[in-house]
Amino acid sequence: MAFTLATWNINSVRLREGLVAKLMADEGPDVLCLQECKSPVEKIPVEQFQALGYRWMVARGQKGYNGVAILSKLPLEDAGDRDYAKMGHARHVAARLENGVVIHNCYVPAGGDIPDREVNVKFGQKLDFLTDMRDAFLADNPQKSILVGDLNIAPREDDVWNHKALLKIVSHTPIEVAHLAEAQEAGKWVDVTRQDIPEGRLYSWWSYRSPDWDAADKGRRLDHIWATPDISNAAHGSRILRPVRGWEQPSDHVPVFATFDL
Amino acid sequence: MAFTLATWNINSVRLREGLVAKLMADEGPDVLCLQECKSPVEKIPVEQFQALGYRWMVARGQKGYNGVAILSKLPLEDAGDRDYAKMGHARHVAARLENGVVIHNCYVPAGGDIPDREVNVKFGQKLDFLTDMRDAFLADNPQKSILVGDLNIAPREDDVWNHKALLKIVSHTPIEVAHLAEAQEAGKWVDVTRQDIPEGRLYSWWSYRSPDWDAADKGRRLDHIWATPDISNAAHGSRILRPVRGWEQPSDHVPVFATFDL
DNA sequence: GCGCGTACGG
DNA sequence: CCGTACGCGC
Repeated sequence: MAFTLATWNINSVRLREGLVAKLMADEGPDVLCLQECKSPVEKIPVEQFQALGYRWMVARGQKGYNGVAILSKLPLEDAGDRDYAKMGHARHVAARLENGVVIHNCYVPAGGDIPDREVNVKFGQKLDFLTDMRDAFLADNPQKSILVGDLNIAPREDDVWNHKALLKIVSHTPIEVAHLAEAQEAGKWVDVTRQDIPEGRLYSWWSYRSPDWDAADKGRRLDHIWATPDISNAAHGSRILRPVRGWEQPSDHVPVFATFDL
Repeated sequence: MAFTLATWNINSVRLREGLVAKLMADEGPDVLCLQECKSPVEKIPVEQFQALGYRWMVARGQKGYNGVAILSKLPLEDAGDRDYAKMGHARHVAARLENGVVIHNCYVPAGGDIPDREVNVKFGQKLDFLTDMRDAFLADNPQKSILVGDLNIAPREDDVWNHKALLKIVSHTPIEVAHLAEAQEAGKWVDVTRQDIPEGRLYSWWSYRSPDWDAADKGRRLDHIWATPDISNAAHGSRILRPVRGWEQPSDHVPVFATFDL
């Protein structure tokens, strides 16, 4: 049994219902994980998604901020959520497929502008979120699991348009990268995208503030697909759908895909 | 020399730049008077209008509220503005054509919900605005003049969808109608639209709150074209462009047209 | 209902 | 730059 999975920070699922539907129609991933839905669960426009075959949804939401949803053509079971860093935000939800695979959908805090927890509370919360993730994975020892989402960190030099320039910019500072690595190691997570595409620059996000995003290409790879070692060999076909950034009224993130043969 | 003139409450000239351009392209009035531009003058998107032949503009603006503009294919000279009721709002501007005709473009305050100046300051300001207009016309004795705009009053029984029901609704109360009549009489203004179309219901506005505006048809004639008696005989061809209310993302008002043979 | 402003988060 | 929320004006 093979299934294709995608993760996409949609930046308002209600405003971009049409774009979600277009991705479903054009690409048809079996499972689509969304972040930044910015909607209470009951106001997510599920009808059109169901009509396109996405009959299952597991989601957590709040008014105006955050919010994560897993939409699926395959049967899903709610596998709970975690309030990493105890902020009371809707930033994580998990679901289990019938084959037992657990999918974690995460939206790591952006962390504000200044990479210093002494002067910027948000940066501290981001690091704490990652530390709590690490501790959960150490306690859990996750198996047959996939973790996706907007992790708001570009870990590698070739995950950003300019490594040196971004070393002091939140999302690419060494302390964030180290915290992310600790969480990754704690769960023995394999970076599926980089397993498939080990070389070369990869971006999944381009700021709205850069007017000519395509030519300037000041991107970062903030959106990730990870898998535990027991299933990481089954992963292949990783893709980042750059053209989606050029759709009408786009999200600043594009979808990241992987396929699992299980 | 004949010219066609239109008045339209556009409810944000920047958001509806495309609709203004469409009206210019489709109907091509020589002079187009806009109200509720909701823009400082320097931020009105004149470029597209100029490309369509509207090389002259006389306008008054403010940030976010009110704002009036006269766009013209014919040469215009700024003829000043008046701060009726001394609110400091951009609700009036005048311009002079080369033939000497003066065009007054007015946006009378809406007046709030409760038609009682004791409990509702806005209603008092609306009445004061009309009184100040009256006094100015008494002092001026306007000649060869046209007055257009969103006067926010539907004076006649057949200017509203339900006369009896609206007698207590701001825009159709007897005291407003009397104040408007006093201003009209003071300048000896002729209601050009009703000179041309003396019978039958005429509406230029349908509330956004009425979902099926076309079927329900709960309209009011709030937008007017008046002329002084020395040129009112030259007026003809009055039209109210109801279909404009059905355009994409429309204003709640539609354009009112008249032609003057001078 | 649908514009605007301001604020806040990204 | 682009979303949200809230308040205001119409």
